[in-house]
Amino acid sequence: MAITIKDVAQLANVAPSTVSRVIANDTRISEKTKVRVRKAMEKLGYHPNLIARSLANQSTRIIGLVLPSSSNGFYQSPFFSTILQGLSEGAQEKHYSLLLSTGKTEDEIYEGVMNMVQGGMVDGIILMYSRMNDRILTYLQARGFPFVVIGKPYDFIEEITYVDNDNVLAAEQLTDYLIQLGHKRIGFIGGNITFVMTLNRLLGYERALKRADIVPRREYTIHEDVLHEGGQAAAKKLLSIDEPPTALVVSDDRMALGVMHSLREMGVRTPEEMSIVSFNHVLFFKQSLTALTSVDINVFDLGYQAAKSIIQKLQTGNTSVVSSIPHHFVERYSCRSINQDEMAMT
Amino acid sequence: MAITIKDVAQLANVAPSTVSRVIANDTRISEKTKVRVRKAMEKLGYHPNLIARSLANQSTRIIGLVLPSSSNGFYQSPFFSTILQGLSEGAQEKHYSLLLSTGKTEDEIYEGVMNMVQGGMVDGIILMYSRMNDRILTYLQARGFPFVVIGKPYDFIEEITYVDNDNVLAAEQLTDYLIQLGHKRIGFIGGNITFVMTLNRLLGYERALKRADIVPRREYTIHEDVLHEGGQAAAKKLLSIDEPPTALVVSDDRMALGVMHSLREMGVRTPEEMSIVSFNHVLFFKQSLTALTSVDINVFDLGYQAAKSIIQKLQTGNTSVVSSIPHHFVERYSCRSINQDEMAMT
DNA sequence: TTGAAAGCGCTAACAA
DNA sequence: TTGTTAGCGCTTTCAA
Repeated sequence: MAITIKDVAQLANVAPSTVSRVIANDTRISEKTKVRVRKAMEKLGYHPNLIARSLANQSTRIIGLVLPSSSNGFYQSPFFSTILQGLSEGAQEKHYSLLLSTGKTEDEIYEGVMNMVQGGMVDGIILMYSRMNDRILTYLQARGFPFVVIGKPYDFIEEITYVDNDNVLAAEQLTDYLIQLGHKRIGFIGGNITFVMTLNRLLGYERALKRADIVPRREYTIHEDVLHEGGQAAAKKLLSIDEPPTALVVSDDRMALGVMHSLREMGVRTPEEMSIVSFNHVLFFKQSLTALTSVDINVFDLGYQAAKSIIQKLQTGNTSVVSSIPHHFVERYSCRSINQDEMAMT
Repeated sequence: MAITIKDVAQLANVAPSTVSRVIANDTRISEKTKVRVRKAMEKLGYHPNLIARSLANQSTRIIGLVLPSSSNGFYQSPFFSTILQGLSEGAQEKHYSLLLSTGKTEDEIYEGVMNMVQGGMVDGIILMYSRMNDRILTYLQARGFPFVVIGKPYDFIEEITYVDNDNVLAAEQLTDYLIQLGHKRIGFIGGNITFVMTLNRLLGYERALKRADIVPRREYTIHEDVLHEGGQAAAKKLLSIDEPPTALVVSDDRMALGVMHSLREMGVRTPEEMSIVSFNHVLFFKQSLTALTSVDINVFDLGYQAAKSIIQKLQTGNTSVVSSIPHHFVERYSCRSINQDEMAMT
């Protein structure tokens, strides 16, 4: 058996409660005793049992992380790992730990979250995605359990703490940029439409078109898995249309990579024959000639802030604090102006 | 306060211990009481408190995951997320949870692992990397704490349970393939040399050269961060050599992407002017024309098996069970034969 | 400034 | 087949 508080107490000739107070650095304990107790801890190599402490405190200092079901390709996305890195750093700074939800299907995940929450394993939850009509979110909210969403909630926006970029605005800016370059036939390639992120980017895209008096075409909007394969499939579909787009807004950089590969295979050059803008997560190197003109959404900060938010909520009992992570437009080499061509034709 | 075992006991008119036995589905409890107790649980919405259970059982059913410090680019790698997915599935199947280590620096991580282990938070540990002289591994081994390594251990190979591919053989096969195509000037681009994975691939590469009586050149071997940027830097270095390689073995697909980008920018075509082989993790789509000839190392299985191994170890107290994950060679379009050219020259 | 004792919610040995 | 009770290792109230 491991060393317990009792062993330390015995060696230091004090009561267990005194040892506990020394650990908590209670001001009422004399320096002299503290030193003696600390020496004893040192000598025995004592480490507090976190489980026992959690039971007594009714708090674990653990945050549960909920990922979407693995079927969406979200796992594979570098987006995911970077958020995780942010979460990890944010948690570490406040001495919190992270417990991962496991499970492939939605049911398994839901079950797992219930266990974490009702089993008292976690003090709070971070939902690493936001989608329409999510059972888990509904469950957490109904229980009044502390949680934070990464991404804008679909419902109850007023009541939920979340961390997000302004994806509508970002998509609008990217689309505007293409319009400025003279493009009129602009396609949109996004992930699963049940994700609010996809919805918002689509919305921004449509807004920009509307403002420029461009009628959105149904066949220019494609939703696929957020994967290389999804991007490839989307590109093929778009090019098989009678009058294919001359520019594309792609909602994920993994997909964008797939799009570019597909285009190359079909002999369509970028940017000469197809302009592409994307949301810069992490995949593309910024100094590369093949770099995409994109919006940098600071993925790391998304995770970092989410961790900070849930911890603040737990420690201060704060009501919804919404963090908006800024984005910025990064112009690179994946687009070209077609104004001249249009004029040449007239 | 949440519903406890006592509330259930009261409602069902039994002792708490009986409820506990019903939960464990103890055969000694009559069906009649079981039904009554289950009804009471149902009615109250009872969920066992996992912390209390862990304290009583001296076991948490949680596995600690140790990632390398974030500085190595490992986090960003799709390799990482795919392993995680495998771990998640393996754990889920046996109803285990996963606790992430946090921390940027090696010291922080070490500290965190000590807390997990000595704090009794985890029943076992999975090291998601293997490198030379790793403090954490040494610590775990010294304590006799159950752990499994993903990757071949540097020391104590006989005593440690690990899950790995045969990276030496895989690298050898890739290099052989290039040699068969007539290449003699073959470069190697790998990640940090303190990772055993890098070491082994380098070893395989050198073995193949030796067997073909090709003297390895020092300047043909480059180690950079396992990142897009690392690949770019490596490609630039190799091309600035007087007599640059005609083929490259790249140890990571993220790097390979960087290499290809750099080559394109420098006007070097693939495969016409440079053949490339790589280790296919997950990034490259297999059906693409730009797909790399590579070795598929089944990254998902690496994680899945690691989870299975540690759980088996915990449940059966098994001594080292080593799992070797098979790899297979996948020929694509990133290499060309230079035999003809050689002959034309004579 | 310190100690004694109860309690966090569960499991398991021992009794009945 | 079920109940009683002690105990997992810690925190915290109450008392001294």
